[in-house]
Amino acid sequence: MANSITIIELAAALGLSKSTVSRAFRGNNDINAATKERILKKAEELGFSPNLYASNLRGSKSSTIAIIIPEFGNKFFSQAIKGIELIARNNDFHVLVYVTDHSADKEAAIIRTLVNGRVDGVIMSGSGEGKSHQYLKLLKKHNLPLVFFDRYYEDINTICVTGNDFESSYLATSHLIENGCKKIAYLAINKNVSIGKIRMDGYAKALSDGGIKFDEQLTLDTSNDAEINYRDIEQLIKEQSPDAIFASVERLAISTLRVTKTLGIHIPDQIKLICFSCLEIADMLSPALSVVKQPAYEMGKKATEYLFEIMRGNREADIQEVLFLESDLIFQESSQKKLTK
Amino acid sequence: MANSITIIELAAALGLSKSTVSRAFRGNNDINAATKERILKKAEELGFSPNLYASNLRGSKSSTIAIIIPEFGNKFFSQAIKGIELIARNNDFHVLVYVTDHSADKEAAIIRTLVNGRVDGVIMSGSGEGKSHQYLKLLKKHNLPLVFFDRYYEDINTICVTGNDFESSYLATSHLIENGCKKIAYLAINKNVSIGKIRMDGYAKALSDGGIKFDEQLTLDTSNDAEINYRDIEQLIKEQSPDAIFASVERLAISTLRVTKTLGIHIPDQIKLICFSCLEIADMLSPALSVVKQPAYEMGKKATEYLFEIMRGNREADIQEVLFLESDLIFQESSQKKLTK
DNA sequence: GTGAAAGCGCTAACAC
DNA sequence: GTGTTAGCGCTTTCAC
Repeated sequence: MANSITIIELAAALGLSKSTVSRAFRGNNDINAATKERILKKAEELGFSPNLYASNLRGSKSSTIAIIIPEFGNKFFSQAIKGIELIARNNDFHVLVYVTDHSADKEAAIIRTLVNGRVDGVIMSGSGEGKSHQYLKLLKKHNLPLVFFDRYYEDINTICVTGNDFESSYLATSHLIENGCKKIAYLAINKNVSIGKIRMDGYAKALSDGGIKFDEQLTLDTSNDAEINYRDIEQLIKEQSPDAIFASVERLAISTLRVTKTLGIHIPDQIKLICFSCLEIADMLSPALSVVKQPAYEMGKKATEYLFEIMRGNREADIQEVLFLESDLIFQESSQKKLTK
Repeated sequence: MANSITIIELAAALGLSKSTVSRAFRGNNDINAATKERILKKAEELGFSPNLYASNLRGSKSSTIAIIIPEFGNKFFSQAIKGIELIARNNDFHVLVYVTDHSADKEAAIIRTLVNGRVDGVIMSGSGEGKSHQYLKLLKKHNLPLVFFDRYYEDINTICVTGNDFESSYLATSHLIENGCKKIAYLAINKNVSIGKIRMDGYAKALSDGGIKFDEQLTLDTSNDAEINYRDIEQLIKEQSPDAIFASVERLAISTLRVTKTLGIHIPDQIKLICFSCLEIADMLSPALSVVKQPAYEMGKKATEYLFEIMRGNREADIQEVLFLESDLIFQESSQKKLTK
């Protein structure tokens, strides 16, 4: 580590006691302004700053939170982190970032490194949905508050900030139906877990309300891997000939665009497409992509604000509470009948 | 912080001394295997893990590095962070993330919070190019190694991993010339600083070699703000009528696309366009966008590997050394003459 | 192989 | 307003 000088050396250089020097670095005003000035000046000169670990050991606080996310792949997570970092910085907190690559095991391993005082709270988008989450008990055991955003675990009692996905999916699917689609495929990374499931529920409800029978064959449960999902989507299109595709995550829509391009299938004439995405340039794609756009930045900010409320004792932890932020539905070329007949 | 139990309580619960318990958590094998087993089991049961701040205070190490970047806006930085996080995790290090919003003052403030032992090293893409960087002396004073990626400061002696921007710019500009362009505009956020400058130098050299006179009027120095750069680009196009635009950062190319769309200017027929960008779906834009694609992920990994080498004492710090990673030039529709005449 | 004890650098009573 | 002192929880000699 740094070859820093200690508070004792600084005190000696000034002919003061270390407590006086210490006071110069705390907020309290139980110190002569001139002395403080003198101390800070000398500190600057000698390159002294109070050792963080000694301070934290005394004070039992870290002023640090952790973000744990499954991946860094898309705009959604980078926007969310941006929001989290902003709120943290406004509160003079530091932000540790961890990526699990969608592995619940890695998530558990990361959690274990956090409960030794490293952080005062955790913001997470879950990677191991559908699995056991015993390891999260560890956080509770250490009184560390947890706030979920986007992807949460239903068996964990805490706050979650997410999108109004059921409604958005319902509306997106209804929109496809209104545009004449009858065989609407649903693509998910994992349709048994929170976002995959809720989004499918909205889709299913819209079908039902639109008088269309839900067909398991038209739903695809694929992987995060681009090659695999490309193959899966290609197969689905060839075998089922859907007239529309609703992708629950951006990556699957991109793969769909690539597949249709290769197969020479025209969007939206032959297949209409809509997806969840935070892409800023959806309107500049060819075709312009219809999207359900989640407020990722807002979501990150809101989740972090809640975390701070809990850490300050102004809000109950341990209560299962889901806050829904509204997504924007942006209908563009990819999902609509040609306006010019 | 966490209401954890201490090593003393754990020792008491086991009828052992705290030194023995401590040993169970260190790597050394100066402890009976059975005792160790018993201790770890009890620790698990009671939810004990050694207090990080006490350990670090004794050991003078943080196992943490910091990333400081100007923004989170584009794929480049999220890819780079992904690479950094990966290497850090492989080395059992933690990663703190800081965003400066392109403010050198914020950068300085962040640096000041890092020199108290919080981190063992820093990876940074500079925000305050062209300004004074005295505050970075602080890192040196505390023996904290620094590695730059992408945007570096020429007055600071340390390693930097960046793209071969001069060559890429030269080639991109030459490509425009080969496609018949004579009035090629250059767009930058700040043309007086490392990336803005080097990329412009490559552009200027290509013009010169192509027998085209460099025209200051055709270079634009605009802002990070989308609205402002939209206006600036619109003005440039209207006043100068360039037949090609070379954007040194992705955002300016996106704005250019929006401006030309609004003005009804066809790309590539009326204006050809190429830019630096890490967009994965550049080929799906309309028109498919020609790009200089930097190896962002690789850059993050490489920079972090260097940082670890320095931290381990296997590499000299304090040496101005720039490692260039090769970018891909991907020429697509936006920059080329129609192949079908 | 285990225990006793010193001390990492700092903060916060408590005295003066 | 400043100094003295105890101790945060842990690691690591040094004995035994």
